[in-house]
Formats: sequence, structure tokens, C-alpha cells
Amino acid sequence: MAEWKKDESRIVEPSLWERLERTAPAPRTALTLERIAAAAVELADREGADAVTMRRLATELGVAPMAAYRHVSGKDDLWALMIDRVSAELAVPDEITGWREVLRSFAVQTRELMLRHPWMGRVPAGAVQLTPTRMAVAERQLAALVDLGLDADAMMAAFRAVTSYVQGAVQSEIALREFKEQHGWGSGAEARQALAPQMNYLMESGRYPVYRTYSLAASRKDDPGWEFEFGVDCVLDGIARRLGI
Amino acid sequence: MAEWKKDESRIVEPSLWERLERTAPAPRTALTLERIAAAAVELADREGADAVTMRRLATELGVAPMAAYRHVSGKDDLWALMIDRVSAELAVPDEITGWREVLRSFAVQTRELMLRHPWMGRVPAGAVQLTPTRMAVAERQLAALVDLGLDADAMMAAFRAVTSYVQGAVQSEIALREFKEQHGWGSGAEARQALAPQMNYLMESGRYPVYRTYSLAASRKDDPGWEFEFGVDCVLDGIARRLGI
DNA sequence: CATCGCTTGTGTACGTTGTACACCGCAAGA
DNA sequence: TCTTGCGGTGTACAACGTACACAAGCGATG
Repeated sequence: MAEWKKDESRIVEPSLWERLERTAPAPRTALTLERIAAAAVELADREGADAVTMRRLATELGVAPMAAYRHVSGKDDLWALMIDRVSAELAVPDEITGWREVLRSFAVQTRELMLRHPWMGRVPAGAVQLTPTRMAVAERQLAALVDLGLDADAMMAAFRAVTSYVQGAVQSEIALREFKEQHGWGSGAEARQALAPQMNYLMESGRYPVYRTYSLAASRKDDPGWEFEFGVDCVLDGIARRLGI
Repeated sequence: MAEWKKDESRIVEPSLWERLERTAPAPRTALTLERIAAAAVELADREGADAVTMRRLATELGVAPMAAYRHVSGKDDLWALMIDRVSAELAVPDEITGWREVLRSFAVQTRELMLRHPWMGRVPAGAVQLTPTRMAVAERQLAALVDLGLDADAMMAAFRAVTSYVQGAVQSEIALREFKEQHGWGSGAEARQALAPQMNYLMESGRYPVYRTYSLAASRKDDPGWEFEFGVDCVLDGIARRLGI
């Protein structure tokens, strides 16, 4: 059904990940995928996602703007490489084996990882999923779910429910944090007091009485960690109940 | 403590939202926030998030590239405007009042909304939160949670747990869908069979046996709706259990 | 040792983006 | 009638991603 393109297309060129694992192919080359990934991550950590530019990365590596393109097909590849690299920081000890503990531990660690590398919340979600390290993380979590008598659908659904929650929660936490920083607030009361004019206008319009009342009253609002873990535990509780595990 | 800037800064200019609600200020003007928002949304729906460009939007409006800047401070404002506009499509009937039904209904509708406007998954998460319509949506959901004897922290946490899950789940669903489309697959078996070479390399490497086995066995994989609702119900179950409601 | 070819880095160049800024016409208030 | 200022225009710039032709160095082959 699918039409074959030119014969050249038969020559499958090694994928990004295959190349990533090749033993250092040429000793004299200045650039490697490792070096590129490291520099990009370091740059993103230091100056934020927007600073990660092919040109900026090149100067960071002391190399011409187009040099990286020999190793990476474009910016999407670069993001994938960066995500894969920092994902290796996730380390749940092997002793932890219970499904709930494994999933919870990964959730908490993923949050810390993303807070440590806030640019992770900004990468275009497309190519993010299928990097080797991310798949290894998934593998570990799924492995904790076998032997519970679940069918494949339930297993995948449970795994993904947690993952989705974590992604959404941390992303919004990061967004909020950056929004605050960008407007020069510290944290907490000061922030809520000196809200942006737009927020003030809306809040004082009287249209959101409940929101207003309760967001002022919520005292744990300055402890995003608590809120995050509450959410994780909700998801885990729900999974346990629904799947009878 | 906070240092006052120039006196000019005292003159608070009306916020985007204040201006949005002003009755048509000048009858003969070609551009309004409404018209801009409508055109931008329509463009994004039709040609995707990347097509939404200040210049492109201008030609769509039959106007010079810089014209929109008289009404909108920049692209972030535009995104906020767009998000706010489509968020008005959410409509949960007033008859629904139980906290669980309200939250679930908003969750399901938000998914449908985002699938209908896939560009929503790509908007830089920053300015998204605090638009009037989004706050009204939050208000409605929080209102469903009062009178349950919860303290403010629990209420906000419950509300946000659901929101976070929805955001994460739908975002990844959209990303997956676009990834598939971009690679020319239809849905389902065909997709999994003709996976991208990178995926093949990784999957066949034998490093992810569980992932491989179960993702092949999962038969509901082509029904994202089921998976989504499973997750929502997990979160809701967990909230009910943890908060005793 | 000479030569070839492949890999890897370089230089230049193009089209597109967001947006700053100066300008100008026109409706409304004096 | 004159002035004011709002709203649309036109030009301009710096930065972006990346295509493409080229060059320098190495390994294999003669």
C-alpha cells in the first residue's frame, strides 16, 4: 500500500539512538553527540530554554553554527537528545519493587528532575516520548506492574495515568514559578498581594467569589510539593481501587 | 520595599481583559480584540499552531503586519486571547451539581475541546492560566467543591489534581496523534507495525521486554477516550477516598 | 609514498520570525 | 477651525533554523 520511494530510501541510515551508542567512531573529531547533548543541557539549565539556539549552542561548543547538523538532524533531534540525557538522572533503587512505591518514586523524582531542568516543560512534546532512557524508565515502571494479574490495557492505562498527571502538574508548577519570577515576585504572600494588574482586575470584578475566597485562604499554596504528592496519591489510590490491586 | 518606578507607572493602563470587555469603543475601527481573536483561532484550527504568525494573522485580517500590535502587546497576549476564546466552548449544564459529576464533565469536555483545537497543546504554558473564561471554569468547579466540609487547601488540591491530569493526558494524546500524522500513518495496527526506524531499533534491541510485550498486547490502545476516562476516574476515586467525600 | 574517498567542520546565504519606531490620516473635542 | 490622539502603515533590524557548496583531515588502497 505504502508507495516505495527511491531505492536510496532502502538504505536505512542509523537512527539517532543507534549512533549515540556507537563507540567513539573517530578519535580526532571535536564534536560528539555526547558533547553536544551536554553543552545543550548545560546551556538550557543556565539560561533557560529560549537560550538554546543552534547558533548559541555552536558558540558554546566553540564551533561553527552549522557544525552540529552533522550529528543531529535538526532542533527536534537536539531536544530529544537533551531530554534523554537528563532522564538518566532518574534513579529509583532496585530494592523498591512494589508497584505503588515504584510509580510513586518515579513520580516524585520526575518532579524534582523537571524542577531542576525547567526547560523540560517547554520542549515541544512531540519527539519527547521515545528516547531510550525514557523507554527504560517506562520499562521499569511497567515491570513493577506485571505479575499483578492485570491485562495489558489496564497496565498501560495505569502507567500512563500517573505519567500524565505528573507531566501536567509539574508543567503548570513550572509555568507558575516562571510567571512569578518574570514579574519579580518572591514567593507566597507577597506574590498574591501584588498580583498582576490583569489578575487584580479579574479578581476584584466579583465574578469569582469562590476562587477568590479559597485561593486566599489556602495556606499550603506555597508548598507545591505537598499538592503534587496529594495528587499522585489520589491517582495511585484510584488505580489501586479500580484495578483491585 | 518594592521600589517605585517612574510616576508614569502609576497610570495603570487597562489590562487586556478590561479592554476585551469594553463596549465597542470606536465604531469605524477595522480591528477589535474580538476580530483578532476570532481570526487567530480560525487560522490555528485550520492550519495548526505554527501557522499563527503575526504577519500571517495580519494578512488574514486584511491589514498591515503591525496593525494587531495596537490591540495586543505581543504574541503572548494573542495566545492568551485565543485560549480564552475557545475556553468559552466549555459548557457544563447547570443541572449538574455533584462535585464528581462537575469535575468529570469538565474533564471530558476539556479533552474534546483540546482535540478540537489541537494547537492548545502547544501554547507556551505561561500566560494560559489566568484568562477570564478559564477562571470562570475554575470558579464553577470550585463552587462544586464547597459545602463538602473541605478546608481550602484540600479544595484547591483536588481541583488542581484533576486539572493537571487532564492537561498532561490530553497533551500527550495530541502529541502522539500529531506524531503519527506527521509520519503518514493512519491509526492503530498499521502505525505500530510500521514504526519509525528509531522506535524499531530500540524496541528490537531487547532492552524493553515488558514494554514491548504489553504495548503490543494492549488492544484498547486505539481508543484514547477509554484510557483518558480511566485516568480521570482514578483521580476522582482517589480524591473521594482521601478527602472522605 | 601517492591517491582516493569519506567524514566532519566552515562559510555564506536565504527566507521567516517578532517587534521597535517613525509616520500619517482621520474623527472628535475645543 | 485647529488641535489632539487613536489606529493603521511602512520600513527596518536582529535573530532564528537550516540548505548548500566547499575544505581539511584521516583511513584504506595502490
